[in-house]
Amino acid sequence: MSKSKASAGPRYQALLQLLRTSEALWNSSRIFFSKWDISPSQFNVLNVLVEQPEGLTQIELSRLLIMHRSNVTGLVDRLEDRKLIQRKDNPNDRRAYRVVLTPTGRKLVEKILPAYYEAAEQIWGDFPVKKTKELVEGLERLSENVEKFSATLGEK
Amino acid sequence: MSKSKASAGPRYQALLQLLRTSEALWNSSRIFFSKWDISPSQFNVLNVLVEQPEGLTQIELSRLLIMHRSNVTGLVDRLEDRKLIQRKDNPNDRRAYRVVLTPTGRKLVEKILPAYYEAAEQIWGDFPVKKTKELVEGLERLSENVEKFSATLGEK
DNA sequence: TATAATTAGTTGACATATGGACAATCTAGG
DNA sequence: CCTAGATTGTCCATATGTCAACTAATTATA
Repeated sequence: MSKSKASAGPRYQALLQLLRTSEALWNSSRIFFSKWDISPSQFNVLNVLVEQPEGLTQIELSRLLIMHRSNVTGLVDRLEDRKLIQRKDNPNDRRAYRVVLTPTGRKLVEKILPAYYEAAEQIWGDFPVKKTKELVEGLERLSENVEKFSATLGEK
Repeated sequence: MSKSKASAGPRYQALLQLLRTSEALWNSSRIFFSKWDISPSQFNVLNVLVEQPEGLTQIELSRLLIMHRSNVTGLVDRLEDRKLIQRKDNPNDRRAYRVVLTPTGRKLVEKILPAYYEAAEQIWGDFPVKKTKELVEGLERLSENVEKFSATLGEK
C-alpha cells in the first residue's frame, strides 16, 4: 500500500511538462511539413513505407503508427488521392491490401527526410549529446512504466 | 552554415521517443479518465477552472490549454450540456462569457484529482526524484528550443 | 464623435482520432 | 469438407483539433 499524499507534486508536474513539450514539438512539425502540403500523420505513413519495398497492410500500418485501423482507412484514402501511395491487391489474402509508395511518394519522402534530420539537429542546438542520451533513457523507462500502468487500468 | 550529415542520428531518434512516450501517456490518461466518462481534454478544462472562482473567458481557456478558440466552443458546449460548467454573461464585456464550474463540476474534479496525483506517483514508480528533475530540466530547455525553431519556420 | 481596427465567440469545411457494427475472407477443428 | 471463430478493411457516430470567414461588441484614433 502506498502512502501517497495525493497532492500536485513534482512528478505530476513532470508529466504535464512532458505533454506540453511533446505538443509543442508536434505543432512545430505541423508547420514544418506544411511546406510540402502534408500533415505529420501523413508523413509518418510515408516514412514507414519508405523502408518497405513490399509495402505493408493497413493493419500493419495501424500497429506501427499506434492508431486504430479505422483511422488508417481515411489516411490511406487521402494519400492515395494524391498519388503518393497505392493500394495493391494481395492474391495471398484477398481481405488485405499491400500499401506501397508510388515513385512520386518515394521522391517526396526522400526530399523531406534530410530537412527533417537537419531540423532535429537544429532543435537540440547546443544541448550536450550526453544529456540527450540521459533524457532518452528516462523517456524509455517512463514509457515502460506507462504501459504497465495502462495494463493495470485495463484489468477490471 | 551547419555541416550536418542529414542522417537519422540519435537526436532525431530522441525526438521520436519523446513523441512516443507522450502518446502512450495521453492514451493511458484517456483510459484513466474514462472511469468518470470524460476525455483528457475535458478534464483539462475542469482542472484549470477549479482554481478560478471568477471563471475564465473562452479565449483565456484557449491560451491556457494551447488550442484554437474555435475548439473551445465545442469543448465548452459538451461540458455545459453535462452541467459540469456554465457560461455566465459578463456585463463588463458583452462579447465574452465567464466560464465557471458548476457545483457538480467542482465535485467531479475534486474527486478525480487525488486519483490523478496518485496515478502520477505510480507511473514514476521507483524512478529517482533527482532523475525526474533532470528530465524536467531537459524538457523545459527543449521546449524553448522548439518554440524558437517554430518561430524561424514562421518567418518567410 | 464617427469610423477603423481589434477582440470574442460561432460556424462550416476539413483532418485526425476512437469505437462499434458490418461484410468478406481466411484459418482451425471436428 | 464445413462450420465456428478470427482477421481485414470499411462505414457510421462522435470527439478533438485546425483554419478561414463571419457577427457582435469593444477600443483606438483621426
